[in-house]
Amino acid sequence: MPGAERAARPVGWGGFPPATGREAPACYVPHMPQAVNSDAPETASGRRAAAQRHRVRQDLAAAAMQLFATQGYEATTVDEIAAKAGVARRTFFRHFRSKEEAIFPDHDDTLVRVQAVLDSADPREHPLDTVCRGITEVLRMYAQVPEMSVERYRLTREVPTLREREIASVARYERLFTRYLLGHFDEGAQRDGDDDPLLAEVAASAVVAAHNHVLRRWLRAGGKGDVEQQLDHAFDVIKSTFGTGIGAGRIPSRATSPTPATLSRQGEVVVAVARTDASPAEILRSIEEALRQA
Amino acid sequence: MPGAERAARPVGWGGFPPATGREAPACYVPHMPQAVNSDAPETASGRRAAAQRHRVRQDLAAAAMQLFATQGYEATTVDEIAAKAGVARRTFFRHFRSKEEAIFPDHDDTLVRVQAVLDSADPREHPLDTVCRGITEVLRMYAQVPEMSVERYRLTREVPTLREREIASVARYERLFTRYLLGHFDEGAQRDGDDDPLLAEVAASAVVAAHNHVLRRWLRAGGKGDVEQQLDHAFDVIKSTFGTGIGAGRIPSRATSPTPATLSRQGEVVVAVARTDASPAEILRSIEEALRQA
DNA sequence: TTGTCGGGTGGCACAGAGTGCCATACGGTA
DNA sequence: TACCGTATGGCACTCTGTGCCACCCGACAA
Repeated sequence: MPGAERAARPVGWGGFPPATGREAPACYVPHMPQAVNSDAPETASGRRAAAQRHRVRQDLAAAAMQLFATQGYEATTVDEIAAKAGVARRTFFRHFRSKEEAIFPDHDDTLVRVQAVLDSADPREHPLDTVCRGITEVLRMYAQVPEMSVERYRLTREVPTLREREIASVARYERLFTRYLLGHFDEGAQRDGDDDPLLAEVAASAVVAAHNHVLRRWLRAGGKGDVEQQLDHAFDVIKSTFGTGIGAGRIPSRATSPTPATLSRQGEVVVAVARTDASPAEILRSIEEALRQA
Repeated sequence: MPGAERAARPVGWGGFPPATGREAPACYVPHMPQAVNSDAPETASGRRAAAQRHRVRQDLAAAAMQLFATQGYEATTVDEIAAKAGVARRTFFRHFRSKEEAIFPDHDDTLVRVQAVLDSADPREHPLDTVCRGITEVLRMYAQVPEMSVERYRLTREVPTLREREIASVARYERLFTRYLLGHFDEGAQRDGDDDPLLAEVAASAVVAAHNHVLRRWLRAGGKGDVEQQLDHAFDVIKSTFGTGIGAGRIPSRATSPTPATLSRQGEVVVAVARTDASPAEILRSIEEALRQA
């Protein structure tokens, strides 16, 4: 049984596997933000062991990054990475599932954080806005270490293996979002539910595509500027351009202004009245809102 | 002139590499549908050699598929595949870049066909419709061999490696579409060009997401029914739901009905009047249209 | 102090993917 | 018959990833 080493971890995040291609090694534990594993009483020794473990992982990731940047990805062997970090080759594979993963050490943690964002969302928030907050969490992961992100971007552009790996990672977020939207679209909508799964998938992919675009532009620019703001702007653009069907929540910029449009239905016609100081996007949004309630 | 570099194409589709993760072996040649490699005078012997080559490739793919289906992907070695196909292990890697690729033998050819669809598109066709025709080409690849597609789907669901590979393959189509849209959005639009790259990327991802959704639903249903029609319906849905900003070409179903809403701007307010027999989506669309012209 | 228990580590061995290299076979051509 | 280009077979080799076992070390109890 190949899972012998794996058998330990009783219930750790049974929901979605942290796997990104292979099974996780037994001792592999994504650095859970608040997920104290219940059976671990968080003793002083346990805490120190975790810190030590985290330190080794960081060292390995740093060594890998440095070697990849100087020698190139293919030309760097796991032995070299381990040697540079001062551990044995076998230890490397106890911290990372593969050589590729050493360059994306944060996706697993981020996936957990994004899931937490979705789980703890205010039920009154529009699901699409929740998802936007979720992908923003991903963006922050990159934005927190601009230099490393830029260097990693350079690598992913020239090493197909790494590019595919990152594409797969992002696809994991997208699946999270699709599932979330699928489970939150039914409430309070008279849409014909037959197309809801389609819309959920398309919407999730649109949000992720916006993130990808903003992120790549930021990375190409060398990691300068406020990405998060740029992402918000991208959300506004896609909402106002073809975001009338869904995404009526959180009005972006002029959130404090009163409802810019009202609606009345009389006989054969529907009449909508809107203030001209509101943007076309806002007018559309609130007309849609009114139509939805009608 | 975006078509300049594209018009050339004297040699083998220099635009995009057929690579899907590694470099292609020297002798690897995707089976170009009409791309006669100019220097190959298409002799009788050459034709027979190509046919022979294609035959070996088919045999290998069939053997791989069968072994994967019975033994599982991980448990099957390349040696076994080669043995079953009656060739040497080394020959396998002359036909496929990797073990995974043996299960997706058609993506490279399809990528070429999709590119051909884009290149030969009527310039008067809306770019989004062109892209929709492009992704339809991909769908056809699956639809032409339903049983195999269904079986492959089963495998990709349970083998993470294969799932990631397929995700990466689809991402290649998406990049094609993004580039195409980016090069065809400027013409005849008064959109602020700053957001065009964003919209191109989001639109491409939406089209691909629709394809993915329809395809998976069809696969889950066992490969029964007219997928292509379902895909067209999905296009209609996303166009009518939030497809007002772009994709104004070929209006889907009720294209013949008169404008369902009119708009007048008077002093401080905008008044929109719409027929109640029109769907909310249609009302929104035409209001937006009117707002855009105002 | 001693025993022992558990988690992290080092080192070894092994299977398998993917590649370089060279010899060989086959078909077409001079 | 000799030559040539191409596909193949086979060998050797590197590297990734995993199973297995011995070892170390801090914690805890007798």
